[in-house]
Amino acid sequence: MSKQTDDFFKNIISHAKEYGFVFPSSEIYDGLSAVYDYGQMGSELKNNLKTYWWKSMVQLHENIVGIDAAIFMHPTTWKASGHVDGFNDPMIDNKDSKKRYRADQLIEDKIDRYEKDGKTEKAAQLQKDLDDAITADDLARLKAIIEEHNIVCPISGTKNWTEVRQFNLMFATQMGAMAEEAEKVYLRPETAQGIFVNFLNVQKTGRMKIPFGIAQIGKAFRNEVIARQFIMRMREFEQMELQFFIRPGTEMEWYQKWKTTRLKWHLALGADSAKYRYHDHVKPAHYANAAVDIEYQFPFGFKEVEGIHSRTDFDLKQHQEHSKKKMQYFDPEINQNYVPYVVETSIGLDRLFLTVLANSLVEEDLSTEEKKDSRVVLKFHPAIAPVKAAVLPLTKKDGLPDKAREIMAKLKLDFNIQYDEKDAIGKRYRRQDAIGTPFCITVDYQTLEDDTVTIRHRDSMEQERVPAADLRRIIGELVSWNNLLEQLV
RNA sequence: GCGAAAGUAGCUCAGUUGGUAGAGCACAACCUUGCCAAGGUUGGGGUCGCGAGUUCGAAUCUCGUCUUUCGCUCCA
Repeated sequence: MSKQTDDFFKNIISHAKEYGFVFPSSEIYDGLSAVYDYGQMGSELKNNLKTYWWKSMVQLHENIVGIDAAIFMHPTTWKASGHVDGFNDPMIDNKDSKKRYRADQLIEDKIDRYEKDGKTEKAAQLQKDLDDAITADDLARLKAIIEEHNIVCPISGTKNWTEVRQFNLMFATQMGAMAEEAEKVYLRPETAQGIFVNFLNVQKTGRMKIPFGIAQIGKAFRNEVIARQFIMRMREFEQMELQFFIRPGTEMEWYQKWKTTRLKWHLALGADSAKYRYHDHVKPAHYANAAVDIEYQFPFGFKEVEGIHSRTDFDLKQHQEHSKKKMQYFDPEINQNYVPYVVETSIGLDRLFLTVLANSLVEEDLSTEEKKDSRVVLKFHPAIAPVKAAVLPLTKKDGLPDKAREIMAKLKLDFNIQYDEKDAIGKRYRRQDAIGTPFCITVDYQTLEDDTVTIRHRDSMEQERVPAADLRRIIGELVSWNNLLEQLV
C-alpha cells in the first residue's frame, strides 16, 4: 500500500471519528478489537442506506416482501446449514511456515505414517490418545501429543508451533438462566437462514407466487480469525439480504438479472462506475452453483461489497431434511411441486457505509491568488445525507435568529435539520460541508423584508434566493428518495 | 496467530542527555465582523493507552499487556 492511499484511509477513519460517524466500541476501556459504534452522524447515514435498500427491494417490487427474523435461532438450523460441522476445529499454526493446520489432522497423518512403517501398536495408542483428547476437548493435550510425537510442519519441517486453539466461527451462548438446564444457542452467522426457515410462513400468509423474494436487514456475527481494516471486517456486522425464490432451471436467468440490478443500485448513489467491478468466483461455495462479488475500489484495493449467489435448492432441501417439513411450492403454471431454487443478493451494510464515505470524502483546494483556502466535503447524495439542511441566521442579532428558528420549526417536521448561529457564516458553511449537509438555508436582512432566504448548495457553493414559504417543497424535492429510486426502474 | 510500526487534549502533532506536559485547530462565554474557515479577550479539557520494574525522580529507559495500522494468514 502506498503512503498516499494509506493516508487517505487514515483520513477517512479520523474524519469519521471527528464528526461523529464511527467510534471504536467502548473506547474509554481502550476499545474492543474490531468492534465499532456508529455515532450521531453515522447512525443517520446508516439508517438512510438501509431505507434506500429497503425501498428499492420491498417498495419497488410487488413480489418482494421484508421480514425481521430473530438473531437467535433453533440450534438445528445451523446443523442444517452446515455451519456447525464446517467450522468447529482445533487449529494450530506453524510459526516458521506461517501455515495453519487442523491439529487433529496433523496427528491423523502421523498415525498413518506409523502404520505404514509397521508400528501398528504405536499407531493404535496414538489414535486412542487423540480420541481421548478430542472427546475431552483438551487442547493443551493435543499440543502435547504433537510435541511428544515430534510432528513437524510439512512445509517448514520445524516444530515451532503455536498453542492449539479452537476455531469457532459462531458465537455461542446459552438460553435459559439456569446454567445446568441451559441450551446452547448461537448468534446467527448470517441472516439468510432466518429467511429460509420462514419460507413457508411468508409464502402462505402473503400468498406469494414464484418468483418472489424475501428481504431482510439485520445483524450477524462471525468470530473471524482476524478482523481488521476499520469497519471492513467486523465480528458483529449488519447484512442486507434478499433471497429470491424461483423455479428450478431459471436460476441463471435470475442470477444475471440480479447481477445487473444490484450494480445499478450502487451506481445510483453517484460513484464513478470505474470504481466498481464484478469478480466471478471460480469455485463457488458448497451451497452455490454460481457466485459473483460486486467489488469497490477502496484506497487499499478492490474489495467485496456485495455478493450475488445462485444458492440452488441447497438450503431449503437441508431444512426439509432436518425439520421433516415439506419446503415445497406448488407451481400452478406447470402443475408441479418442487423445492424452489434461490438467488441471493447479500450486501454488507458496514462495507457499503465505508464505500459511501470513501466515495464522498473530498478535500477541495479553494485557493485564489490572494488567499490559500481549502475545504473538506462529504459529497453524499442528498437522499442519504444525515442532515438535510442547516438553517443559519447571517448574524445573531437584529431578530435574525428568531426568524431562523421560526423557519427551522416548520422544516423539522419533515427533515433532519440543524440550526447554527455560532461563528462567521463561512465557517458554518464549512462545518456543514464536513458532515455532508447538502443545503444551507441562510436568513439575512432581506428575509425580514420580503420573507425570502438563500439556499446554498454544498457541491457548487452557489446560492439561490427563494421564498421561505417554498422551502418545504424545494428541499423535499431535492432530498426525495425519488431521485435515487427512479434510476432503478 | 506470526512479523513490523504506532499510541501524548475531540483532531493533527511537538516534547532536548530522565527533572511533575505544550502548540495549532476544535470546544464554551463575551467582544468584533457580517455570504464562504483560521480577529480579540477569557476559559474548560490530558494521572502522556494500561500495569509493573529501574531511579531521589519516568511521557522519556526495561518488561508485560491492550488497542490500532500494514504485510502474511483466514474469510463456508
